[in-house]
Amino acid sequence: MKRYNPSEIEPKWQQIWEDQKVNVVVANPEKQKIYVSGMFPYPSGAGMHTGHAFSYSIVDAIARFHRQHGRNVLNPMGWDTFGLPAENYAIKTGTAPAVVTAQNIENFKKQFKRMGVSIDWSRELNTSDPEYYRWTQWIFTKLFERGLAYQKESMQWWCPVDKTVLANEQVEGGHCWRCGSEVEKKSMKQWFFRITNYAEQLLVEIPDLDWPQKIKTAQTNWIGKSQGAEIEFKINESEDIITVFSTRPDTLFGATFVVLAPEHPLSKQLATKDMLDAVDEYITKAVKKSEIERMNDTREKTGVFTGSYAINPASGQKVPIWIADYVLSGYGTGAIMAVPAHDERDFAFAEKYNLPIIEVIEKPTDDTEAGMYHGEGPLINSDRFDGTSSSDAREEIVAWLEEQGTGHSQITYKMRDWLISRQRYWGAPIPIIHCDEHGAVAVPEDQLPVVLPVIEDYAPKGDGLSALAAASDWVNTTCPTCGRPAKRETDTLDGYACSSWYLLRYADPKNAEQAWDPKAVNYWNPVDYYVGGDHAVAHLLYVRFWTHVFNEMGLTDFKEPVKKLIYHGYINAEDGTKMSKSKGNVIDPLDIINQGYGADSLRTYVLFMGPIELDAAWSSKSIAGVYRFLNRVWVLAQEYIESDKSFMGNDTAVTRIQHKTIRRVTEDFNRLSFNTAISALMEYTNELYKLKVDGFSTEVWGEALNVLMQLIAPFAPHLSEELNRELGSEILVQDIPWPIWDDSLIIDETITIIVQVNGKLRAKLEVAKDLGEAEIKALALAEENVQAFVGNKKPAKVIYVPSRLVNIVV
RNA sequence: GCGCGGGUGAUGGAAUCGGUAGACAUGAGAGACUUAAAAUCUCUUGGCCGCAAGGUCGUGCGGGUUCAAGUCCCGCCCCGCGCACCA
Repeated sequence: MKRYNPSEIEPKWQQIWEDQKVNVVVANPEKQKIYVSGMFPYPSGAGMHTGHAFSYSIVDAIARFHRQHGRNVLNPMGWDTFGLPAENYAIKTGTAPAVVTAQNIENFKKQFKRMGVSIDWSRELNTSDPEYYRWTQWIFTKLFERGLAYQKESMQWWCPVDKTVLANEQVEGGHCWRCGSEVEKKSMKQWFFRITNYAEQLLVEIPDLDWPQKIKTAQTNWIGKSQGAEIEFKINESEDIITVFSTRPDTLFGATFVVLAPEHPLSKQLATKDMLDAVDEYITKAVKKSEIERMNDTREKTGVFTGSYAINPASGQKVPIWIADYVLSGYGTGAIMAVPAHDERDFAFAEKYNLPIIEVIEKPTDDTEAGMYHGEGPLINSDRFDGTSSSDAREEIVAWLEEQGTGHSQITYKMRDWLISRQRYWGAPIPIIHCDEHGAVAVPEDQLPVVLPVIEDYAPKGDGLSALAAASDWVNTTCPTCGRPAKRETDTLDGYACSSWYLLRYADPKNAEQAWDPKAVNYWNPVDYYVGGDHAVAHLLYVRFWTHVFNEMGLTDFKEPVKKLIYHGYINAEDGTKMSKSKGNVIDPLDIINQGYGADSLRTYVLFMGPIELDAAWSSKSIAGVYRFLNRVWVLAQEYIESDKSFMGNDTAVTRIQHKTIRRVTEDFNRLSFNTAISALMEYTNELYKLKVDGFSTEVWGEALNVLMQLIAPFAPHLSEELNRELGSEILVQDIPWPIWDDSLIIDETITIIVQVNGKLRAKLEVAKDLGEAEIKALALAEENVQAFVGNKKPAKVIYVPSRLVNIVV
């Protein structure tokens, strides 16, 4: 008998698939399309890791499943190539990033092909290819035209090691997401995308997305919408006002002081003569104190009194104005009304500085805790609003303020604009030319792409400019508007810009006339299944943002780029900890394949480990078990092929388990429950092993095995293809329609009825499938073990669940 | 602190609609084959009592609803992830 040898059959079929271009697809409006993609990888020098193997096993299983259903399946691949590792390598070695990138891509591609993934390589794209980033730049100019890209001087996160600015999303707990070093704040002129204009529409679409709840929640929190009010406090003995933002205008009568952020424009000017020094000192210290400290602080409140007072517009009371760094300048108006009786932070501050505390909401009597109460209740000490419930008062007080012209309701979002400037070489140049007369001018479409020049030294000089600034030939150019000498922008685009539209480019990857043909994109997109385990907010929010803009521009007829998001877990090392080189516990998927397990075992194993959304620990024992399973499938087929197919056994049993399995695998697939689909295939195989001892009958067993090859193909395509051929099929598995089941063939002649007494299992009944209720109940009661519990008591009730169970209540 | 997940055998997990808890796999044990081992095949495998039939307990803890609860409700505990002085 031929032995199962993955290292022989897998490369063979990979070659055949490639030669026959079986995965190359063209748009065809007559055919139902399915677009499935993983989040494209950054091709690092280290090559493919288990995370890639996991992601693309999911992608490929889905792709093959739908192809077997006759659908037009787009499964593309590309490379997210801009980024710091290639640049840092270039700085160290002088090798151009493009050269290293090309090598890494080649390596990745080879590895992916060895996985047997069914990718349409004719659509391969690479974000650092000028033919690609030309259109990234074009999109930038379109956003610029629409006022959605703008430049602003601002304090920004700055990574002192990578010498670059970082977006909020790239700062993780005060550290750089790439190199882990502590970040600082630095004031620079930076480019932004005005994503905040889209806060509301990005938010309203979230509930309708077929995405995991945790991602939707993360995005909702990130956008951070709050309904509240802006309220004006007149500054005492002055015409000036301070506008504060509050989500609790109902507590206005309890506002006993006002707090400004240290960065607030009024902070300094409100300091009275005798407080000036103290205020100055506090502001300087607070601004210098890194935000990290402010975040990691023990939350000990600090602040300084300005010496000035404001008038509470509701109570008319004179309240002191303080400056404190617990108020953030970037949110709301950078100023708050402090209500210490009903806000924890204000309470702590008031306690520390002995500021007055006035309760304006009645605490429930069962709340015996001393101090601050932030719940709801009737108002007190609130003049005409006394007795009004706090929730009603929120609206009524704002309405009253509006009448007086001292306030209005206001919605605020936590989300900030997207910072896109990077002071690095290895990114798409921002297509802007700075002209003394015309300011920032977009590079016209016919002059795109602005190609990255090849330079000598890739290292940034630490002056806040990219290494491009030193390429004077490139920097010095002429203004597209007036033709006079002008300078190119030397910042490059955040890599997230490049990855915000690649899912559209896949639909029309070779288009040299436009970023994409809307016809192609409207056929293939949005993506039906998008698979990944990273970027809960950043990428997945930016992609949505750009697609909303494209929709507005008429470039797509949909707003949301991704229908179903599959967010899978991590594969950890065997000891349950994260894989890491330093711990030496890294599993290399290529090693697993080359050890002899093969790609099929690897792919089947990662999907069998557990539900895809869960983290899992690698188990070398378990993958051996999966290999054993595939081997059993192999042996079963070989034995049939070599047998004389005489038969003495139970054809009905074979057919029944076959149809049952088709149904289980299909239904499990539809809910993306791969681990149970694979276990159903294992049971099927185990069952056939038991049935084969009676011998093989040609027709029934041939079909049973063909079905097995069909069902196993999304997981173990090579094994499936090889055995399919050996079983006599002339065509490829993906061209054979997915088997369908017949419910009537699944039903057994007999069914098992569970018999309970008072809800406890006492007997099982094997009865004919069409036996009536009365007969079943009678049989149940007659059971010896049932009698032992019922005795001569009369059953109070007998519950019958058709074909399932009888419960006798005594 | 807030939000979102989750807690089931020795282990990964299954139980899709409230109806046999523990599928499948790993590990462990026994047997067959073998000079032997590996591989392969077969069987057993939640705890406790029992020769067995069977009983009894059992899905983080405490209550509840129901003929029936891993599943629904209330209150707690623990773990993971995300956000975190956002007024």
